[in-house]
Amino acid sequence: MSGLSPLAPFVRTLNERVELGSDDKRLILDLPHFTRDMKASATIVREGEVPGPCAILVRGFAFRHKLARDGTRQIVSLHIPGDALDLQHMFLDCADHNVQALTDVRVVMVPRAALRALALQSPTIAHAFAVSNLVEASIFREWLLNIGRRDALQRVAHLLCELATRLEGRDISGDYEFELPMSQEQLGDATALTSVHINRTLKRLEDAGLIVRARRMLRLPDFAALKWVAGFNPLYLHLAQQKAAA
Amino acid sequence: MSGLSPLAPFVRTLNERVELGSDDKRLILDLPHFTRDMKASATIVREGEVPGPCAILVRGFAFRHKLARDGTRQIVSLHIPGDALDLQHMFLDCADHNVQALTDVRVVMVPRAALRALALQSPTIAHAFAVSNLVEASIFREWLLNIGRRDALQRVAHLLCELATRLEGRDISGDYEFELPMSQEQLGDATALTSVHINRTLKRLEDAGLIVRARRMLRLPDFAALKWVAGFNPLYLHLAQQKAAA
DNA sequence: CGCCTATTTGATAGCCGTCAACCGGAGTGG
DNA sequence: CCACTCCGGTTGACGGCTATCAAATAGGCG
Repeated sequence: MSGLSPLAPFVRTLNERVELGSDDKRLILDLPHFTRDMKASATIVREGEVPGPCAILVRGFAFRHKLARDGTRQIVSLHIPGDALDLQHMFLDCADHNVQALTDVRVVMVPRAALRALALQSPTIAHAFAVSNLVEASIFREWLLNIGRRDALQRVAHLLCELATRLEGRDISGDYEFELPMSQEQLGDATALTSVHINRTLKRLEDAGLIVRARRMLRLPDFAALKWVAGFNPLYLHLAQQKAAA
Repeated sequence: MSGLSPLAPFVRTLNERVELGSDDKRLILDLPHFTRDMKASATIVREGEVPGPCAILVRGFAFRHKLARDGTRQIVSLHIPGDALDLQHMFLDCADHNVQALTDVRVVMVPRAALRALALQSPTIAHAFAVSNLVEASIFREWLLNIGRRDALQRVAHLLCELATRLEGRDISGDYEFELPMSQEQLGDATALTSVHINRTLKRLEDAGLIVRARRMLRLPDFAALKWVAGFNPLYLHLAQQKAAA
């Protein structure tokens, strides 16, 4: 209900992990907010700043990143519509990283105070916020494993598997075709590789029949095989009734 | 007050980031719990398991890790006395990684239900729990930067800086001398390097006068220089009155 | 004292980075 | 409508950081 509120994607995402009652959904949809459209590469949160209102992504893609002293960049997470972009900062007084738009985006800004009040008012919503943050932490851990312990082919394959899985039931049709919203340079920043090596690695994946590229559109003709190559186990996304996979 | 409860280190750690009133401290100290001693390398949380009571580390060191398909291991965080070992899992139904004792440890086990009830009862404590999880997520992000964008020398130096900073005012004396509780193999698992290369890197740091080793004891004769080499900025630990450092 | 694990050191190999050139599509302005 | 420009993608040659393999040493514990 109320797919009209710009906050609907947020409710939808929260509801993927924690079942929300219709009253809780209503409380979220009725949060005070304003909408804001931004161009690709616009900065949404800047490191060192005191966080303002909490941004929620409703259209387009965004990413978090940190900069090393030598200016190189490490992307630490990707975000899709429905993701809260700084629930991470709801309780911290100083941003420790940057959040930037990957594509043109629409975000909804909600005052931090309203979110905190809501968490106090509804234990279920507080629970959903906590779970949201914990799942994001889990994704960070998986990325650490990805960058620390997998070679270039596995790393890139894993990133694609994660994106495809998270987009499932959204922009993705049944045969796993979707727009990869990143340049090869950005893929490199996310996987700790150079854009040159990303290029060679994508080619290897394509030659192996694991991906099909056409411009920025990507199709995964054999998702199971890609998952196998990547060593991808979706448990860490905590999406639903998932049990131990040994 | 009540440095006698085994939960005192937990209160102390929480209080580093969120000022707790004496009533809140009392509520935590009075949580139902039992103490458990474990040997080095004992498993405290196992991937795939449904989390039981929440473990809090009160003595010794512990670490989180994930395993890649080929059996290699990535350590994703280190823990010191006072750290909660699965606040991470308080709201998730399936552990997505392992937690293991690094040294002989003493942990205090608290029922999840009691912790969740406490969070509902006291907004300040709920806030402290949230901050604790957010800081851990921030550390994950910094580790991603560390492993993804820094070379071996910087990586190891950064890990040492983090440990020294987190231990400050605990087991560390004024001149930054402390026991490094990890084997070189474990250092390698934490920095995505091999134990052989850790060895060479520690030697380089020693030759440069940045560390002094004697058995597992480590001294940092010039912490400022080590921080500079590491590109270490403690902002991400959110320890106290920290502001933007540009 | 002897075993076992951790540390140390050397030689060699490989994955990926760096540098550089070329290509190709999209947007722009004439 | 076409030339120009620019950014991103593509490809090749070369180099370096770190892994791998192997062996020797040292330290801890029975």
